[in-house]
Amino acid sequence: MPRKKAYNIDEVLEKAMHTFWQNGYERTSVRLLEKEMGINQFSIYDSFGNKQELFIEVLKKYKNHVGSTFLKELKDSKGRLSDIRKFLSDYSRTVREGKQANGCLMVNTSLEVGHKDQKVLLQIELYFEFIKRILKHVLEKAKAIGEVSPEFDVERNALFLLGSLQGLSVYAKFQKPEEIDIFIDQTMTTLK
Amino acid sequence: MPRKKAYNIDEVLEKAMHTFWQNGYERTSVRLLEKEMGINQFSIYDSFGNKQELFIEVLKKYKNHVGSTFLKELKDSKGRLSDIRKFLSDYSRTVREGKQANGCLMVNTSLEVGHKDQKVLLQIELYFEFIKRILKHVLEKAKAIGEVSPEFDVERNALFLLGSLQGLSVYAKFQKPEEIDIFIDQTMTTLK
DNA sequence: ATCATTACTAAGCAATTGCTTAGCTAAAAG
DNA sequence: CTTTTAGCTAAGCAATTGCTTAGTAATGAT
Repeated sequence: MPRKKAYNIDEVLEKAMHTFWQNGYERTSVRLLEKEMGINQFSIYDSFGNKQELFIEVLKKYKNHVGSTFLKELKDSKGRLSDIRKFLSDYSRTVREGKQANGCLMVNTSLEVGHKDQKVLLQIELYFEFIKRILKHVLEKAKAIGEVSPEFDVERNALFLLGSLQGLSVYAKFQKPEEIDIFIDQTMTTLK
Repeated sequence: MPRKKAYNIDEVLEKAMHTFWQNGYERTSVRLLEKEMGINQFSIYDSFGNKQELFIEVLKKYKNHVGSTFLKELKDSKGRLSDIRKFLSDYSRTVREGKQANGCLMVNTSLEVGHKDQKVLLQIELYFEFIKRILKHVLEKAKAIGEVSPEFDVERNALFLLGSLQGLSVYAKFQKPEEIDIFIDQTMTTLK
């Protein structure tokens, strides 16, 4: 009976993700989304409700995106210190050299929108919790294979790495590559 | 000859600072500034040029503000590790409990506006450079009084602390107080 | 082929954005 | 007291915001 959509929901959502990533929530107008997603405003509202709801979907997609790329690589690693270092290094490179070199969408959003929108806040918390869980998982592995001492406190160090990651999301946008390496080196010295 | 201003430039600038701090650059409309600063739009444009130039002045004021409160306390300290810990602790408390509990204006701005505005970018870089200089100054002191080893690398550790501070600006907005303490503890273990 | 259902186009809505301007008011120099 | 200078008020500018709606086009079951 119905007419079929001329666009793929997931494809336009990905384009929306890059647009929000590039410009932030407030600076991304529906006109710009229309242009970047390649569909009419009506279609945006028809498929996603409104700008805020579209953004929530974008945040979910971003979590999947990060979770299926270098977070997955970290999770599937042996749990060596070099694996963790590589993760930090890859992450910082994305922050400064990503397709739009505009940091981490979640960290950006956490400061721009943050506590002003409960639905956005929930996605941010879910994301950080997700990362923390994977960090714990890898640190458990590291402990099991003897990369760190038997007294190593996984919970504390996972929290610390989460904070370091958030630091990198800001730091890597403004510091030189060699300074980023120093920060990562210094962070790694805490793991033993 | 002239009529004198009915407001104090520095006072309204401080009110503007809190307004931008609370809401971010984009979400702060000139109407809101008018209301919060307590003066007419004309006066804003007359005294500051435009919204962007006002914001630049606000960023300068913020730097002075931070520089004359706990950054000053840090700089004037003996350079003990406990002084540095106190600084990190005070800073994180401001981030989560400040008059508006909205993090660090500079870090917020660095992610919201960042590289999109050269004049803003300059202020951000000056601010981070300013903090790094004070961190180095204090770490030199710490080394001189034997709080850290003679081999201690001041430059590297100042860079690391700067990154940790930026991490705290995000981390402290979403984590519980006891988790913030863990992050600070862990950060402090790198200094020796 | 018809018809019900959904998708798309494009125009347009009120509200808000940053900024300006015309007219009035206050203060100090002459 | 007059005049000059600058500050203030309030209305209004075009442009942009998020969102809606009326009309048209395409699809597939009947």
